[in-house]
Amino acid sequence: MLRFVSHKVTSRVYSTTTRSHVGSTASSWTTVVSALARSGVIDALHAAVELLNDGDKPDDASSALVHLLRVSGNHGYVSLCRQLHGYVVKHGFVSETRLSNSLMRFYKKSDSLEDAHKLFDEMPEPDVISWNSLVSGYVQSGRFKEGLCLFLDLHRSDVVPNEFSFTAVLAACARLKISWLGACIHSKIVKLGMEKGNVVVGNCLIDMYGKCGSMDDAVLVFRHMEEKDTVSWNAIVASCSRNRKLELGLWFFHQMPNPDTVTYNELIDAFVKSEDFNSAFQILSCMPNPNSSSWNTILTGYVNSEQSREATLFFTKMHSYGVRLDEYSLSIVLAAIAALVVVPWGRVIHSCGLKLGLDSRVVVASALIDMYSKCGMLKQAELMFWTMPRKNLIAWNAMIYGYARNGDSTEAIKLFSQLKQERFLKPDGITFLNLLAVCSHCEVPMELTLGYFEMMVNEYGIKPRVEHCCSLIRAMARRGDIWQAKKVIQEFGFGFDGVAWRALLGACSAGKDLKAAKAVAGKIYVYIVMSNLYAYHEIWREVSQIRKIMREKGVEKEVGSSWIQEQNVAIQL
DNA sequence: GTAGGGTTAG
Repeated sequence: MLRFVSHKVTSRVYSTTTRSHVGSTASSWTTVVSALARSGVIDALHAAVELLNDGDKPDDASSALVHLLRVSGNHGYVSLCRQLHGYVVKHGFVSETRLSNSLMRFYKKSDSLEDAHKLFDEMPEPDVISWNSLVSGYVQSGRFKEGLCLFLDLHRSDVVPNEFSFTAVLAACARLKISWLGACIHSKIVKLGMEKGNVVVGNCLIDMYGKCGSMDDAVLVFRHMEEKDTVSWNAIVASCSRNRKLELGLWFFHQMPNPDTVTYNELIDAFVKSEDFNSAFQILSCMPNPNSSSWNTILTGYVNSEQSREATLFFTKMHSYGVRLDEYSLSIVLAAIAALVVVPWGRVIHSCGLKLGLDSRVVVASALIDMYSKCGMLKQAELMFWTMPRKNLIAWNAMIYGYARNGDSTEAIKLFSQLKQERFLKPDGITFLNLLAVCSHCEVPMELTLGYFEMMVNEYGIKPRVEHCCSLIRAMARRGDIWQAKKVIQEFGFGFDGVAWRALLGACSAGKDLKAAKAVAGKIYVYIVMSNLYAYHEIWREVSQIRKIMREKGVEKEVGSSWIQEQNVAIQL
């Protein structure tokens, strides 16, 4: 027995007038389906549920059910959709690929990717659309590695990939900056002759190359495209500006036929990143349709350049100009407030979030956790965390960070163990950074600290970044193991990274170990700082000169490893 | 009227 309850009062009123109309003619599926396609959706759904309950099977069952699922899904009738799934199973329609695909669409849209995947696994014959749907589901929810792995599975299956298959996976390569795989996929696309005919594929390629730092390849793809749309232009402008070629980006921008809000927002972002706020303002005031993002980009710029006070002032300005505040506006300004440690302002934004109905959004809730814990209000942070309806990794990380920041290693470690029990979440590099940070600041046994580091590398396949090593170095140096810490730097190939040496030097000075500090500083520090400075100014000749001196003096040894090997580890193929 | 899958800003 299917039950359909439409909670909307307005639709009830509406249905009293039109129900009889549909009801009198809705004895057939044809009428219901055409009503679903046009208007009077609620009544059509009622009529359809009645028909199904009467045992009236539609002639073309899968078509009718696909329609039903699409409409009830779009209108947020989650319960009805789940019941329809039950109906599909009960009446043996699961082998209908189109029907299962549309069920997958519903689960994806209602953030139940796991259910979509389960359905996919149960399909006897998933087609290319089923595969694409799942791959894009993972990519769209930020689970890029899983998306990539699934794409590789598709490649090994009998199903032939099409244009749609490549777009989502290129987006994943872009976000993970795996240009070698992106380039492989590019050559596959060329081989299949899909490069020229499809604008979206071209757009994805431009974006992928741009995000992977290969601006020249992005330009090449752009120039060879037969047809270009606004997204193509936006992608090439962004590729240039992201790769420190703002001039070229602006040149493309001036050639562009119809710049839109995204284009202008890209430019604002580029100016803000080069801390040219005046140019950013100029664009904001001259652009045709500024939206929340346009303002948020400048707000983010202030926070990222550590101008938190300016950020809060700018936020006030947004408010007074009547800019629609969205979840990002709130989370960014909360970051600024957290840096300034002004609890009353944080509370104001919290109530602002409640009023706008944005407080349970993951970005806002995590920002609130972060703000409260940075202000030392751990109890408030905990309350936020445990009352969140859906907790993603960002929220967990924020809470672990909260404990870490307040020096509560016991709670941080306890929460980390709880995170490990979560079925659909996996700790990432940030989680371990927070965990290692708490280990380096508190009296956590060295064996445990090292255990976490090894767990990160071996169990979760996360490549240690220099920040992880810094925490490890600090933890070792706290115990006076300067030379072991030095070994860590060399072992992980951070010998050329000033940050690692600075961490060690800092640890030496904190431990008042003058002898060790002198040894570290005198031998290496100057070289590193100079090398980084030259690299920053792109004076590569000097960089290599310094590195040569370092090698000759036996100060450091360059660690060589295959780039492809590294990337393979990075995506856990 | 042919349903189910794709790209860009934070």
